[in-house]
Amino acid sequence: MIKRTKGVTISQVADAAGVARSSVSRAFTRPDMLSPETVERIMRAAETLGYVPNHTARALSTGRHGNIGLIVPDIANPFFPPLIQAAQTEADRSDFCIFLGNTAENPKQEDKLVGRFAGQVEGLVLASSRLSDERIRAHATQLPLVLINRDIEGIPRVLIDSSAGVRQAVDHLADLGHRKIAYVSGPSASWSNKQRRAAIRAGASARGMELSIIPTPAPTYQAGREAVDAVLGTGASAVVAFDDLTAQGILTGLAERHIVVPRDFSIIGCDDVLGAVTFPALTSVSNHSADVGRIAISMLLDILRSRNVADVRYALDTKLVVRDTTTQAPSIG
Amino acid sequence: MIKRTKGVTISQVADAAGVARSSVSRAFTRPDMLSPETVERIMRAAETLGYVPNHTARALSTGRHGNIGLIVPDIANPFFPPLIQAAQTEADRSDFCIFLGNTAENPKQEDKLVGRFAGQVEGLVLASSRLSDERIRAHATQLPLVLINRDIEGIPRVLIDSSAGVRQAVDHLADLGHRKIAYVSGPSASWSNKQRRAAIRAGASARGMELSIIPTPAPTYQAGREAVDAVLGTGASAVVAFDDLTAQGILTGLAERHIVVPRDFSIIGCDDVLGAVTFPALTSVSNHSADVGRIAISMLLDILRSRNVADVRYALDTKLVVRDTTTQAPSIG
DNA sequence: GATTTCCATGCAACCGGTTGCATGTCAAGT
DNA sequence: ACTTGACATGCAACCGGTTGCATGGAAATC
Repeated sequence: MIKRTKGVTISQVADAAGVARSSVSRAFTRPDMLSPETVERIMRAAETLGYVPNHTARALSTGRHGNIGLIVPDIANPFFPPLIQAAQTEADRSDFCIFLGNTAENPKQEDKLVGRFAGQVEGLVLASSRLSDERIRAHATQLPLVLINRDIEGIPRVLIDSSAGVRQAVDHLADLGHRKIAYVSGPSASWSNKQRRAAIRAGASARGMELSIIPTPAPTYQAGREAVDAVLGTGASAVVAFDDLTAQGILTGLAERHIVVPRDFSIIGCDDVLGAVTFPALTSVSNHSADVGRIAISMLLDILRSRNVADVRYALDTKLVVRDTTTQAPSIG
Repeated sequence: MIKRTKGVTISQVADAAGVARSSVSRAFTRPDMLSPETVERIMRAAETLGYVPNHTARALSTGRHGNIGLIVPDIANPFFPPLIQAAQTEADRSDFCIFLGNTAENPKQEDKLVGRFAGQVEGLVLASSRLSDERIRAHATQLPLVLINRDIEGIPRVLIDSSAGVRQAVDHLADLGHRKIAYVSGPSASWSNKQRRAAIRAGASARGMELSIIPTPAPTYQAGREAVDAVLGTGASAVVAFDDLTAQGILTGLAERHIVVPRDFSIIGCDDVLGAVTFPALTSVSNHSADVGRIAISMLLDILRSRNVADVRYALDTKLVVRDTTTQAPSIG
């Protein structure tokens, strides 16, 4: 059985060191204001008593808790972990701590989480938010906000601009002789999905290809697997998926039907988070999920430091990474 | 440009409603102490002013912040997301909020994170901690702690007991005629790894099989892929991997060498988190990662409510889930 | 040696709530 | 009519820090 030690307060340290509470406080926050000997004495006393500054009390009087919140729709989606890692590392450099929230793709939960975090963080990063523009704007009046993959004017945001990469994907397929392709789409509330769909539409029409759009309920492996029949029904010889997870599902669905990739069918993912994990290795549109996390945090920290919100829109470019799931269209193979 | 509204305090509401600050406080926390009309009036005032209780201030005076921390070694490992989800859901039921920390398998980072969280959460769940027993014990004196997959006496813990499942896996392979098998192991600091290794050793020796142990630096896809040569070098016809991620890597490594699973080689994972995602679908030892998350949180909440720490050791059973990556040994096929 | 300057430290108010106790009011009890 | 009690509300201390201002002594200046 382990017994808990109750908190040592600044007063106890002050008594032990024979100084005022304010001096103890200063020893920790502005030691330059005190004589070295005093600091030394206070520190020694603090050490022996096992004093640790109370974060909550400090936050109350300074208004700064040194925390920032990061809210994502689905931790399980491989797009997010690298983003989260990078965010954490970046925050760390400035001694900020990340509080992570997971909304399970549920706007209600997201709203609740934002409210809950609002009181304990200095700022918030919303990644791929599924909230309405109005709700996001409302939250932005409460505390500094940075958005990832969501384009709302007036709110600082960092976006992965898939247009270029998706366009390359379409061109790649066109060059390989594919005439009919399909796009297995993502969540309708997703900015990325709208953007990718638009890019693929434009590309297909520019190259004179026939394009079918297959909807899915959510960007998951299962959804991809279940979309395969619909995809095959379109007569397409190649497919672009909203993300790698969906693409992976499609890969399995095809294998289950004994359709060999890439010989019989070509497939391209987006986000390039699983490229090296699938077999065959997935051709995919790169993203910079780690960069995005890092940049969003650094943007938020800048805002916190300067205390004013510029209307920044930071867009990252993408490109196609060709691996082993694309090859010439079967008909001309 | 969005402008921020600054906080409305309890005093402002009190003035507006013509009552004392304490009454406002009670209107929110113990409305039964006040007359319904007063509560009504206060609420109306609070509403129009847009008052929101300050979480930090409340936490300071009550000592309760309604947060609990959850620290995991690697969010990217598919074992954790379901656990995290379940933990979040369970915490939610009691109106607690989860702060998630990721240590990137780094004990230093874990130590730092614990210290950082300690001040802002009422209790902490450490999942698959890579810290030493001593460090964990030290932290346990600071705040209520619950461990997942770490067996330290005196600290409440919930464990996935893989012994039974791993034993079934070994028996399964033995029944299929495999005589030489390999175990691709996990992190040396991992309790789960020690436990699985012991179970497989016992099983192999009981069934008179030859067993080789292949070490890996971390439980990742890449590590699995790179372990393949070593595995093949042992002459084994089947392998059990520390976890599904590693198994997935091995699966790819084998495919790259044109070894067909399960015809030429059988493979079993652990944790059963990727079973349905790989192709062929992976035979794996089940776990209850969601249950574990839920139970750990509920245990912690009990401790917080009762204010005393019982020495609970909660072990969950496992079993083998047979899918498509295991079949009879080639020699007797 | 007297005056000014500076530096180290203490005092006390403050951050925004919560809560034990005191007070005042009104109705019930005798 | 007088006590008793229940109930609604206010007062003020407290949670554990931070910080502007005051103070006192030593060093620097003339």
